[in-house]
Amino acid sequence: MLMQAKNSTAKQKERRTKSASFTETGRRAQIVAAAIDVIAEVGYHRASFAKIAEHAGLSSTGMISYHFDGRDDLMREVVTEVLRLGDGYLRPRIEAHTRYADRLRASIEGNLDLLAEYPNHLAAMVDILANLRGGDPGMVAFLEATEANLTVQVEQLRKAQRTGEFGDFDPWVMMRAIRAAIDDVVRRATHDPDLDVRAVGRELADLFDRATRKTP
Amino acid sequence: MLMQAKNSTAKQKERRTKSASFTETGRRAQIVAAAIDVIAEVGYHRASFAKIAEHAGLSSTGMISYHFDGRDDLMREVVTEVLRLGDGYLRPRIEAHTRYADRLRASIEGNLDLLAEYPNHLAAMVDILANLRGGDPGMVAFLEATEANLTVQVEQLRKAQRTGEFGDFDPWVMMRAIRAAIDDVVRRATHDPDLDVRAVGRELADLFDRATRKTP
Amino acid sequence: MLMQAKNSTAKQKERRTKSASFTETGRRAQIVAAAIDVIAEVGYHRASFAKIAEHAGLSSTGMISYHFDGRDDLMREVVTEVLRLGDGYLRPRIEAHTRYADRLRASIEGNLDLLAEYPNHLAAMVDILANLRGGDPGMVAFLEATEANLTVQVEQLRKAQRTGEFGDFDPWVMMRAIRAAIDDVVRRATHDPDLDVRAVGRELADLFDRATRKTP
Amino acid sequence: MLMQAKNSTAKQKERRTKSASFTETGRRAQIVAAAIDVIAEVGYHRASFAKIAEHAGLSSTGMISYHFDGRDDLMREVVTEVLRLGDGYLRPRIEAHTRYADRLRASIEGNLDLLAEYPNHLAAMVDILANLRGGDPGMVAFLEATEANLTVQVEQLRKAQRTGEFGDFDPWVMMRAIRAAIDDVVRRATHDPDLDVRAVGRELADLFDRATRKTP
DNA sequence: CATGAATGAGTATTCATTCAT
DNA sequence: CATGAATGAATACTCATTCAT
Repeated sequence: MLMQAKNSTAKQKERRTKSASFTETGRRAQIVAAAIDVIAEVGYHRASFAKIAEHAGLSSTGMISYHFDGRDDLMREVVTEVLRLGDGYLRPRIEAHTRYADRLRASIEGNLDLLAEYPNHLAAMVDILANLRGGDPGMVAFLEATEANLTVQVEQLRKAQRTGEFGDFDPWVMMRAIRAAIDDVVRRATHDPDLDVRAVGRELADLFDRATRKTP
Repeated sequence: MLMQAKNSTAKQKERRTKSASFTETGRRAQIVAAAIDVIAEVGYHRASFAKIAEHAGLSSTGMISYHFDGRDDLMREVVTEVLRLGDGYLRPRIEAHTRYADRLRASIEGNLDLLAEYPNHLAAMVDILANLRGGDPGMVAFLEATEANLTVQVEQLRKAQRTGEFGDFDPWVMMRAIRAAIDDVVRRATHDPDLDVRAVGRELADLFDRATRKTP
Repeated sequence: MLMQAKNSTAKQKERRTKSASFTETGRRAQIVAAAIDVIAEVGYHRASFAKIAEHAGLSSTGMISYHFDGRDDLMREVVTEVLRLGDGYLRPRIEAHTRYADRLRASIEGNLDLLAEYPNHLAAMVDILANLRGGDPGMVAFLEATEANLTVQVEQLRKAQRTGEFGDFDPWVMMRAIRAAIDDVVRRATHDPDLDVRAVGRELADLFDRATRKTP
Repeated sequence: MLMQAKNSTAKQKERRTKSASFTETGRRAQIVAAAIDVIAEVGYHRASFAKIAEHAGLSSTGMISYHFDGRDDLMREVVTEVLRLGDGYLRPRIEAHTRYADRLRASIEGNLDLLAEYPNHLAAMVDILANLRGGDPGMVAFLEATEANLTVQVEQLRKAQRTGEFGDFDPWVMMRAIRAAIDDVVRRATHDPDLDVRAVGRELADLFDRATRKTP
């Protein structure tokens, strides 16, 4: 998912109507957590306020509408929360390495380790982002922010190519292939609890190591 | 999407309530075509009968219910139609080659050539299959059929490994990575008409060529 | 149901748009027969043209609309058909007796014998008549005709009272109680195939024999 | 309808999704009341949520869905309400007598007195129960509960036979005949406001008194 | 903050009927 | 006669949102 997280979500915060604090208030966080579980279980579109409220132990959906400025706002918060979680998890693991090949491996394996520990979080985010359409402008801006995040990682690949550590390939295509492969595992893990995601992570890391290496 | 199409769609045919002919009758085909366009545009869940009927020039959603045994039946037909299209398009291009590396390249590039020619078709199918949950048993069976299709392609990879043409890797992980990369392009192409999918196809073919090659 | 059938259905015939013959044409009779079965199985309101057409081996509901002037017309025909059947079955059995008590017993037991032989016919008629509301004027007239039929039987009771064979009671209340008891068995027989309707018939005949007898 | 009401409705309560209070909340009770009127007027199957909502002064059918867990739940509540009403009305009147013949008379006349006071209530219940088919399991269980209620009354007849107060007859057939006669009056009263139901009640009580008496 | 009732648009589906072929 | 497509109204139900309490 992420090679290196950035503070690219800052812009979204401004759209929030209530609660500008960095750490979520109790109720908001509780609702976000419930939303993550419900989305992971039934999918983005079937995750109604009614189901989320029930999962959160709330007796009315009105509470969600009170705390969030609509469904999009809640979904944005879910993604933000997962990005925050992922950033904290991945950044130190990636920055522990200097060579780009090692950083790439740390990124891929780290994502799948994260999946093993928080399966619902990643599943929810992937499902939300996959189902976004250019309806609400706030969500479009959000999608662009996610895209910007990817740009940073592409730049890492480009640097590795310039240093000669990586071979010749289109870094954008490579980056999206990596991301797509990881997200695919996220999706499958939701329905198949027996999937050994860490093993798949190592295998994918090997795969993309060969694909990025300079060919002699 | 497909390395080698199979007759795995035969079982679905029997579940159709009306129209046993192989080639669709006029109205059914028209509705399926409209559904493909609408799904590609607004996504699986937002593709209501109302929108599809309007796109097809029908005066009422009842017409769709008349021709199809519910939403699932229509969606099944959409996927079946796309699989039929893809099979006819890809099979000769793949079978024109004997070496596995060439077949793999033909498969990847062929899928993206197909995408270039029928962007909505692949987008619709990918969106449908991505949003399936274990609700209707008929759709689950369908998903299993798609899975079986993948198994065939995995077997191809395994054969190539046995002949020594391909290196050592987990063929399932490799196959899903390939599929995920292709599907990701399908998704992006829907929203970004400027994307040069054929070029991405060549780039992905190169990428997975390196990833599958026997390392010296 | 019937103590003595009359030609009180003549008026209805005139409302029929097509086919004035006494014995139904093939197609009409076939549809009526199918309607009887379907109504007996799923009930008056759930007996849609689609189900009736399917049961009749017809490929389209349009055929029913062609042969009948709407749903009410079909239902009227169903009742007429059952009344015709019942009349032929009961009249000789009743007229074989001269004493009113014997005629009453023959009527009650005859109705339930008829039920044993044609369970669907009586079930369909009872369900139709029970669900009639004063919407269509043609059906109201029909209901009045059925009421007139009952009047004839009430008159029989009155005669028996005048001759001193029967005791003192309100003949209308008695007649409706008899009819209600019989119809109740008809309804139960539909769902409970193990019900011994002939035995119930004898029991009911005894019951109403006691209820009508002159008390000493 | 009822010779002796029982607490057989307790099981149904648990199936209610909302409102666990014994006395209905305002809106629920209002909707139930509207449903009773509409069902009495147009019949069970034609009593759509739209008509009920309009009768209740609600702006949308969604309000009904909000308060009741589907059509079956509403119908169950209607029957429960009528049973509650009937129980309170009949029980003291029946228990005021000790001899079985008097209890039977009180039951029959009480039912028709109740009908005179609440014509719509009984009409609605009779129509609902008559149109039930084995669709929803919750309704089937309900029907069985009603059946159990009848069993209690049959047992009363049996006791009266053992004491020698009543003659020899099949108590089940007798009980169903009584019920059928009462329900028939309920049905007729809906369409014929001039019917003197109390007078019919006395007449029916006489009728079944003769039918149950020990013949000398 | 929290509740729960209310709203109104939106969902797929079924239905009897009509009509061109 | 018969077909099968088409229509348009009607069905119960879900949803996110609002608002008075």
